[in-house]
Amino acid sequence: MAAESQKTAAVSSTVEDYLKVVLKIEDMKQRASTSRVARHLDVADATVTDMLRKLKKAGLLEYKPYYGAALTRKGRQMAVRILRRHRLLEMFLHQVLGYGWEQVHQEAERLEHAVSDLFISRIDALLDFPAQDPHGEIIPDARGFRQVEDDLCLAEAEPGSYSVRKVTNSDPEFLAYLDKVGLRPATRFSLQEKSPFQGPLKLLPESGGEPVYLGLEASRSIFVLPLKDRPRASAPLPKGRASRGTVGRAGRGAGEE
Amino acid sequence: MAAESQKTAAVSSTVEDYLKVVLKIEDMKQRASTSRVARHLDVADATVTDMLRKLKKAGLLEYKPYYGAALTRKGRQMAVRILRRHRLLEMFLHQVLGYGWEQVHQEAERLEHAVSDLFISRIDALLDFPAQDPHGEIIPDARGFRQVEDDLCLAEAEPGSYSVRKVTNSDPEFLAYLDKVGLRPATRFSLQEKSPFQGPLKLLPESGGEPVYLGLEASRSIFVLPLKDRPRASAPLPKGRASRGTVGRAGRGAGEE
DNA sequence: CCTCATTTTTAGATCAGTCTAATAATACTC
DNA sequence: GAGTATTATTAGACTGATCTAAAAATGAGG
Repeated sequence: MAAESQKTAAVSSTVEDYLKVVLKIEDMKQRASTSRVARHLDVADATVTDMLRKLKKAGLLEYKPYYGAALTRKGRQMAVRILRRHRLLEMFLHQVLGYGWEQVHQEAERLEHAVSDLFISRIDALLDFPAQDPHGEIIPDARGFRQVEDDLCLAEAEPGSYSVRKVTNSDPEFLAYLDKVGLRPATRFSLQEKSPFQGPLKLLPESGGEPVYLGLEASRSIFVLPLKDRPRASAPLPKGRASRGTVGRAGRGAGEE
Repeated sequence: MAAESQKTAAVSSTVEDYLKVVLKIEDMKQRASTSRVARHLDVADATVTDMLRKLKKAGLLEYKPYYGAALTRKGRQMAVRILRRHRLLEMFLHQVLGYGWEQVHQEAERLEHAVSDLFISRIDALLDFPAQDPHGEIIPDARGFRQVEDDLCLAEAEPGSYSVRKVTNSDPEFLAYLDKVGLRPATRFSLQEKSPFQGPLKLLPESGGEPVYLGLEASRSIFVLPLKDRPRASAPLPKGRASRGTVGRAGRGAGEE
């Protein structure tokens, strides 16, 4: 049961959010400066300064004034725990409650602070221990291990064959758009050409249909896997079960509220 | 301020808790006095005084100093909404995630403030619109209607045959005990005798086995349904909508949001 | 190496929710 | 109906998270 928690002293959901953001920034290989953290959280810089000092005192991160913050082992552990919760919850909402992938983020954002470890381990089992969330993001395991991935960003990719690995943007509008044009994790497509001078990319989904023109900026949040140009191989799906399948019921049909 | 729009302005989870408690007290036909509310919430009386004034100003309840509070229509509506969420969540945790009935309360207590309306309507559908929660409490419908029940408290019952209707006590220890001795919603038993002077009650579960001796105090949180002494009839279960005709549920078809 | 724009920190306030201690209103008993 | 016990309110303070405005540090260009 509670093999999950290593008795990490409970923190407020605000603190959890700060840790999550610092982790995210570090994962992007950037310096977690006061202003960067502030932008991610949409709070004033001064607020972040205070909070970073407080988190430093709590031993969750290191903090050098006028420089920035870096998670300690303990802080990282807590941040990864939230990340795991978030992604498991997203998968749960998608698979069990039939949420669209553009809807899961917002709800998980609130639930990640409210559910118990028991809840998490139950949905983990119910979903059969999924490896990825609906956006293709890897779900850290219960011990906090995270698989490494060699991220190839579409924005940096050369023309060729690819499949979508993950989409790192939670804007519902954007995701709904990608969905509409048929770009989802595991979708195979070929990158036809990249227009110069920040121009759009031309993609051709393998399933046929219209070519998709994608702005360079948008392509920055799409990560891909080069295909070994062996046309009919199997692409990596978000773990075993089918991508949009539903475990329980509650389809997407009926109106909601 | 503008005539009450159907969209109940979002309130903090603290406010939700106060409303819930006032509703609970009113349901017990008691006066929602400052100290009573304070005891239920485990906060200081002074804190409640402040809050009641604030809630009065928000139009959620009426408040007479030195007397107590009473929900307004708007306040009751919000309180019932939380109650519905709470009980649906309990049912969900029990049925879908396999929580024991002694575990559901605590988790639902946190989730009720965090989940969206979409989440609620999805689990409602997933559970096939349950009428009662794992403790036998009636789940208000989406419009806020609550079935009335003629509560017969075991503490007031005469010897005879009964089935358990609901248990209004969320203490995990207590519930685990009831579970152990086989007293759950829908359990049929006969009340053999009541010892005088606040003495214990002697119950005999119909399924056979040892008689159960229950303290008078404990019996106050158990509500029962007298059986018409037709031994092999079917008892009302806390699942499905069987129990006593809910006012059918609003359309699954058209938009809920 | 000096100046100026940018970034960060400090200072001082606010808001929600809570507390304790002191005071005031009500209710109960004789 | 007076005095006491109970209950409720006021007063003042604290904590966590936030803000704005002002001051200070950093670093880039000349």
